[in-house]
Amino acid sequence: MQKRADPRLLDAERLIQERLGDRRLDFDSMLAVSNIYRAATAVRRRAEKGVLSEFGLSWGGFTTLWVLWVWGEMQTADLADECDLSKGTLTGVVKTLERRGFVERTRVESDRRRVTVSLTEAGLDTIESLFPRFNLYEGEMVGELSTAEKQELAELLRRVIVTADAEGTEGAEGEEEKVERP
Amino acid sequence: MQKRADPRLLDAERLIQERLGDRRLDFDSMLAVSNIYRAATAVRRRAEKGVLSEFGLSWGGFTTLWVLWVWGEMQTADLADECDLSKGTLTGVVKTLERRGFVERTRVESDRRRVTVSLTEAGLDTIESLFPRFNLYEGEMVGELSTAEKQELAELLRRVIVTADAEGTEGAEGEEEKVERP
DNA sequence: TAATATCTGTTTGGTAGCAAACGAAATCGG
DNA sequence: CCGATTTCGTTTGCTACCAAACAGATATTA
Repeated sequence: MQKRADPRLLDAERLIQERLGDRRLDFDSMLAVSNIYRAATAVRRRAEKGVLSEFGLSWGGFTTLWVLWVWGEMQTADLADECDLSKGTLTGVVKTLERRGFVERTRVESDRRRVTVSLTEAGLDTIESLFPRFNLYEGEMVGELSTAEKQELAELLRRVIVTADAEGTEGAEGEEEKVERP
Repeated sequence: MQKRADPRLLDAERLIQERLGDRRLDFDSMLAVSNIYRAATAVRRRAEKGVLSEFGLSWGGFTTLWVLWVWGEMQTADLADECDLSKGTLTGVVKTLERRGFVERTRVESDRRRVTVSLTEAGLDTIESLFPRFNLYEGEMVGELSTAEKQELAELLRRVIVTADAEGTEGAEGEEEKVERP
């Protein structure tokens, strides 16, 4: 149903094709990928300007709080993993959350290299009153989609995530399990 | 077809529901939104570590180069708009691209507040050899999807983008054209 | 034309994000 | 035990990103 009906896109497609000369252009893939990125930016921006700003939280800060709420006290490395952040970035995010009084760090006695992060009372109160509102906001963001479409969208994206997260640079079969390459 | 088959997700859903008590959880929306974000992160990371790193470009830098290539010399404000960046951010991105020798700034004589940005020879060479490779990479990212699925994904995301970009905080009809609110 | 308002890009101050270097702590090999 | 290696989290240096304050140029209007 009227895919590519936007004349702006047709314009762009024609212009790109001109620039490319006779090289092939995979327009469908281009549009899919760029829309993933634009949607993420729009959704994040809207969240940070709306719900999250009232609590002084960024997207990453919220995610971290949420993970701690759902899974409980965690070690830094696991937390970084669960939040999909590098450990260096996580140190910064936790530092900010700590300054705001939402979380606290505890050095592990049995292995003093390790540090665990947990919610403070204030952090718990915050996420408990914030999450329901955040979930409502999520509902608004995909409010134009039916339930089936939401599930379809999530599933299509899941397949993209799996591909993008795969280790290999060109991944022939795509089932290499973290093989080290010299 | 086996939606929510991931036991990890069922676990999470149960845990969240426990934390929420008897408040309602819109799991479908949550999953859709969080997958949008995770897919964007994965896709961006993969691009920056792969194709883009060879050219010393970030995602934003690439986008800017691409826009200039397709649409030609542009004024800063329009460029920021087209790249979906704030004007302040664009200043920084252009500064980096300038340092790398990809673009150049020109002050407009007829209105000396304005500045236009255009590709240098090196910038043109770069985007011309980079884009085909980037487009291949885009194809890989959505390589598990059929053409119809790519179009379906793009269309679903387009609807999310429209919703998230809408001005109003709760936007009754959602057709307000940038109305100023006091 | 002179005061004022508006528009343009830049700067500033803050957070986020990554990779790589780092230092402290634990573990392993002899 | 003791030196070497590995495993932690943090720090560092860089880029990106935003909002808000800013300064210079242009428009407006009295």
